[in-house]
Amino acid sequence: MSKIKITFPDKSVKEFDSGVTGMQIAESISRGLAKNALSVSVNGEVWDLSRPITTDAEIKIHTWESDEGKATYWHSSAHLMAEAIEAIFPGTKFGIGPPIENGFYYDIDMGDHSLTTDDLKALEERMVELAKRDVPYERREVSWEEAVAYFKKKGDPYKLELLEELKGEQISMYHQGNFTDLCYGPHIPSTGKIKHVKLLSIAGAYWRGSEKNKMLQRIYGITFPTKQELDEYVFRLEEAKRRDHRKLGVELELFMLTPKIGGGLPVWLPNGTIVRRKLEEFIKAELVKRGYTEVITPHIGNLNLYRTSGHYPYYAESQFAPIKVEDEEYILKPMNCPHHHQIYSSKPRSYRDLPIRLAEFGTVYRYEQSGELSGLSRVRGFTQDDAHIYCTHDQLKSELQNAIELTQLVFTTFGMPVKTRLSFRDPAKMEKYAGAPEMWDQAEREIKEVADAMKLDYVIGIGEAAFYGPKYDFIVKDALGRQWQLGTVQVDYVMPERFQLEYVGPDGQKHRPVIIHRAPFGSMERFLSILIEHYAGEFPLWLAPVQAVVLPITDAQVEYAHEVITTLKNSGLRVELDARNEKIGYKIREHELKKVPYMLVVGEKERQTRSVSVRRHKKGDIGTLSLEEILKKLTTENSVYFKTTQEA
RNA sequence: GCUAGCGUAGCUCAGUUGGUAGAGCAGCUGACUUGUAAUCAGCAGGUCACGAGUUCAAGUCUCGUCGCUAGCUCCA
Repeated sequence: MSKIKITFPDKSVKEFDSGVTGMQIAESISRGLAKNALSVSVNGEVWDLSRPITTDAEIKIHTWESDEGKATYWHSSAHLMAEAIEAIFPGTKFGIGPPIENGFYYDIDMGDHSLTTDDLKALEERMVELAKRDVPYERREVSWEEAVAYFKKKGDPYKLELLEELKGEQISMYHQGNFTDLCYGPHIPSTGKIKHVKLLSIAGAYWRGSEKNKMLQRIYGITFPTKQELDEYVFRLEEAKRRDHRKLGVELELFMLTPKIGGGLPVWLPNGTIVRRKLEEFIKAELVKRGYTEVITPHIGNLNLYRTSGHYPYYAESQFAPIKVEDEEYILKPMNCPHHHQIYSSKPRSYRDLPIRLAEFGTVYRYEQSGELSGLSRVRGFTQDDAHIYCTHDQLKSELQNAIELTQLVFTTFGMPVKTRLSFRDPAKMEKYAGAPEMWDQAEREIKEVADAMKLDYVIGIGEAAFYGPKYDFIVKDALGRQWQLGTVQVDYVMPERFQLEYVGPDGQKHRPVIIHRAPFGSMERFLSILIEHYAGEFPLWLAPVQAVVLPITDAQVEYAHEVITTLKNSGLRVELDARNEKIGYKIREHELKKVPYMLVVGEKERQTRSVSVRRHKKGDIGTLSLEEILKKLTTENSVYFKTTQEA
């Protein structure tokens, strides 16, 4: 028997007989590992533990602790759920059932039956029963014809459709208990490893992701090896709901949404307006440092502007309908770009003027599909912290770098975990994009060179580009784990052409500038939605709508309380008085719930010694400070941008 | 836009097999002048999302509309 060399993650090498399986290797290391092993990476590909390895290979054994292990576990759970569905609802047609970041789903077609939460309960119970049989997941490689024959006989049209695209390829089928599926794998050794099951929700999902296709029912679920992990997961879900910005927005009176004004048209309440203005101040100070100039443009514009840019009529369905007046048509601006381009082209520009950086907190309106609206995350009227940088080609890279650095500053200031993406075009769908392919090659190459020179850690998103150019996007998760694009930096060679933008170069000739579109926050609304959830409503002092509230014990201290407030307000602090005729405990409870950072209790002692008893939100009583001391403490804390207030 | 679920007081919720609305908190009034997370009492508050239908009778059943939520699709 021939020998093969197996290389482990620590680079150690061990010889095994050819045909050794991942499970046998795990057993050779320890019984514990063999017991916990779920799958194995063989030269970077994740395999079943039972699959023979016949060549030299680098391997890594995956347990529940690794992402690959969890993915395998959840993939197998999806198959187990499918088996339960087939047992309870015979005749169900199956689509696809992959693992996802947290759990798995399966898309199914049940004809006329709509699943209910009671069905989910029954399925959960059946899954647990089926898991207890502890039957193996078995891989079988079959011919294409054999697979087609199987699903024809079973009557699974979706599987047959998938098979159409796999013609001529090696087909693998997986089988456990009474269920067989078309599947690349891999799977865990046996069903017994699946102990705790929670089926989370039922949703509709278009077959193969196209709205032209039939909508199937999708069941989302998650499974765990221990009860404790399931409980922790359920607890985290509840935590997430507590942080939801839509809930906190109401509780803290930050913003409101009402169908009476219109879906997706948020209204900023006094508290929320303070937070938003503070963010604006923060970024405006940075813009001044970085050589931007601020402009203001109207909320509507002549439709012809958007014909020039190419947004109309191609994006007509995502714009509010034009407003007709006399012989002209106007639309609510869906972006600020064309307005800024008019400023650029309002007079001749020299290369000596460039770069020109025009910034505006520009409010735009887009007719998003009704089903897409969500709190502040996806709205129909929102304000971008927009700017357009008009520069020469020579200046492009350094300007890109500056814009990316500014955006990075935003996320580090707030300590937000962020992922970045280079968003490129989809070469298979060039009809979606403006500009020649060579131009795209150049723009994508240039933005990538900048990202690489800055040693940025990014993924590449094919098909995620704007229609006029590639982007570098900053993506953040909300409390419920959904991803949202916030900051963006975009290269644009198309609009300068379309708007005939030019500058006179040192050679006396006219040249086209390049445009960088960039928005560090992205939009104020979406950024605030994430920020509220990031802080769970407990803003750092510089952002808190009310920074401190003064609480007199009795009416006898109200006059002194006013004195304290005047002193603090004169230093620009946002302080309020709570002189209501209530016990101190009642007031404290209320302001704790409102997440006010500081409570300053003034009783007779404090009045006589001209001091305040200081209570910090979530920390409790932190002692007595003189009026001078508390003023210094608060102004100092107010003057720094905290990376995070995530304190114990 | 699509699929499913939900819609009772400002908020959180209760409302049995259909018998024409209830609690806590918030609000208002009064008493109490209070020392670090809820003082007591009283009052007021609802076209049960909206519109049809079934029924002697609908918050409860049926249909439609609107809105919200989740997911899908979309996202310049």
